[in-house]
Amino acid sequence: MEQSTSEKILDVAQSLVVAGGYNGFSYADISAAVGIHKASIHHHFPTKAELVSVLVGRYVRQAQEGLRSLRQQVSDPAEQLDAYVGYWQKCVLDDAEPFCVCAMLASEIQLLPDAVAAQVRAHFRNLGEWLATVLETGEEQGSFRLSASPEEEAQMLMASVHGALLSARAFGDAKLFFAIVSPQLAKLRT
Amino acid sequence: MEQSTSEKILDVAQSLVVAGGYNGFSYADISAAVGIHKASIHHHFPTKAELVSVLVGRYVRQAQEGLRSLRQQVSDPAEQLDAYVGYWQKCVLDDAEPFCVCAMLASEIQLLPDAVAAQVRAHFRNLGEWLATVLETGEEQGSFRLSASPEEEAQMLMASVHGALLSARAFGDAKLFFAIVSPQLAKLRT
DNA sequence: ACATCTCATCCTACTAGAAGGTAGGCGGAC
DNA sequence: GTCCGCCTACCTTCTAGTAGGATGAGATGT
Repeated sequence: MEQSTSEKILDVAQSLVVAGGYNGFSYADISAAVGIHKASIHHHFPTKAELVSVLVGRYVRQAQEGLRSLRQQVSDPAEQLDAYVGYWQKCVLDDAEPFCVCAMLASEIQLLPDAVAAQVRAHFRNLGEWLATVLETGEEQGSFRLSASPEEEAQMLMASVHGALLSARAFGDAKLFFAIVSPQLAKLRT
Repeated sequence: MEQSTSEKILDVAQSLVVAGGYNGFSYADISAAVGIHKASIHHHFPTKAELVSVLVGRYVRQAQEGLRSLRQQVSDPAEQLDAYVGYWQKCVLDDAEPFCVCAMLASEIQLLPDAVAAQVRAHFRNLGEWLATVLETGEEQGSFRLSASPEEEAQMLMASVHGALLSARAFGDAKLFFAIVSPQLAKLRT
């Protein structure tokens, strides 16, 4: 797998952001992990704000693409939801990337560069719309019984997932994620 | 209102932690807000780790005391839950302290001093137990219909609240908090 | 074929400022 | 008098960011 230095930097930076947020890492950390000198990182990404902005842009794009193709490859809305939740469960269990980059950054949104904050908001909006569409379709097909509008139920589900990621992280208990989200999904099913 | 310098420092530090987490503020920030020199803060709190530890200790203690007295003063479990959620709704609407200190710190728990991390976990545990007790009592009295064990439902509710706080912050929309949590509570009611 | 031109990458070496933290002194209250 | 709170002055380390040079590969000119 050929991977450019820029991509290595982005990958390392992403895992550092997931671990500790925008102010939780420095160019020195990236430098150590990638095996490149600090100044070389500035060659690829002149400022930290720009690095994180590119990073989040890539993340948002990948997420959007993932959700889009998920809806194309899986037809049943219930299975689409399972796949979405399953993705996070896998991340938490593997302890690979056990938190959403945008959820992490959202918590410190007041301190973020404006461009990054806007990207984070856009991701939340995208995800909310995707979930709302899935829920609405599922309701029409009779697989879900919603007790509120698709948009509201989507926001509730999103909050559950992010809250569950947080709880799992706080307790250091990966299984907790599924224990929280799974019954939440069950309540939606008819 | 007589307020000691230590308490002023703790208050300012708490609002800074809520805004940007452990790595999102410095002694210089506190210094500017309190009107005291940087070194004077070290007189009260020798290290940043200690400052935050005291801060979180105070927060956890206040929270525990609040929940305890809430259960004493309000007898109906449904009202207890409303009061708990209402507390956060008020915080979000006032934009005063629109996030839980421990939820904020939990997201960056991997980088926290061990002592602080332990306190954060303890608060999550306390809150979970309190919610579980309230839910269990409510179920016995017939005010709630739980679709899982009280402990699991408590974790779900906790995740909803924290996720809702995050969403409200991300979108900069205070009303969103109630829009997410309120239907969640409604689902519990018989 | 060869020289060279250009460009991207990465390096060494550096800066200014902010970070957390220390040492020691001043002044007022008990 | 001595202890507490706060100050001035300082230190070290880390921060993001800069300047400029070495290397090497690809394109271009002759």
